[in-house]
Amino acid sequence: MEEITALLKQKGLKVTPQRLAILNFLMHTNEHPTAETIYKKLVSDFPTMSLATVYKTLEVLKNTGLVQELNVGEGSFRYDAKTTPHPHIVCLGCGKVEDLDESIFKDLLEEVKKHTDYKVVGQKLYFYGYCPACQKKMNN
Amino acid sequence: MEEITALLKQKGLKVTPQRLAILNFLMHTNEHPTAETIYKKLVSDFPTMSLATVYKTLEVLKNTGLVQELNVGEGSFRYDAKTTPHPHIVCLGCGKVEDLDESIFKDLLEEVKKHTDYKVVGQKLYFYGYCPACQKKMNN
DNA sequence: ATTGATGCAAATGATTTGCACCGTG
DNA sequence: CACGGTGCAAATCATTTGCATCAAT
Repeated sequence: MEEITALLKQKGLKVTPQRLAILNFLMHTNEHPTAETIYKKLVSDFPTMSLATVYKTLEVLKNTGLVQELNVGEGSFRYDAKTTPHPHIVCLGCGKVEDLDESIFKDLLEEVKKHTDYKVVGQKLYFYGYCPACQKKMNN
Repeated sequence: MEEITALLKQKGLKVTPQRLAILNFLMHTNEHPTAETIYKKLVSDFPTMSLATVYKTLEVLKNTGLVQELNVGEGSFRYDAKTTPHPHIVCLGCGKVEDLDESIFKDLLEEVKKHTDYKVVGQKLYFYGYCPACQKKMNN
């Protein structure tokens, strides 16, 4: 938990139990949770925590670059503590969201820069498909 | 307007003035409008049209594959009558959304398929940057 | 002691839904 | 004529905000 405390201080943020819990949770999961999901996971340990705090905290963490916000096309946002830009893949069967390796798209970025007169500063790459488990289910 | 009528019939949809207007508008714009924007553009010509109808119509058009839904990370969806999968680029200055040529990413798709055990069936690629006009504004 | 963070409840905003009426096929 | 489409208003759901209280620096 010390590294997380350090991260927050480094960004000039006050260190509170809620922030520690939220950032810690995000850094140790790969499920790309929504605010709601994070809240549900943490209320048991922090019974007074409110959903509003989760949203406010995520806003702050996003603005300081400690987490990134994903929008996979659902009604709500998901959050990811892996902040280097990397593509995601969404399972259309079970809805889970996984990471793809960043190396996959580094060439693409060059290509895009060559073909546009925009000054490109970011990107979001989402792929959709069926994970191995869901493929298996469909074949039965 | 006949081609649009034909498109709707071909999908087994009833042809109504509202549907014609919405699909026609989407097919002749490149601004990737939201439901709200579409509504505002059309109320003057169709004073009785309701926003709910726009949403319901977009739902139907999406399900029949006549339009695609974009989620650029704003609070709302945008719609695009160009239904072949292609990347989009969003201007962070003025918020406009433009198309990038599909050819840019065909290699990427192969790459992704090679590196994942998902059965890939779709993708959404968004780039973010500043359009030439906004770059100029920033330099002044 | 200050200043920013929390938590509740109320507000907002996009989208959806129920239902009576209307127009297309 | 039947059935799906429309339009209104009310409902829903994610997210945001106001504000009084509380805790970290």
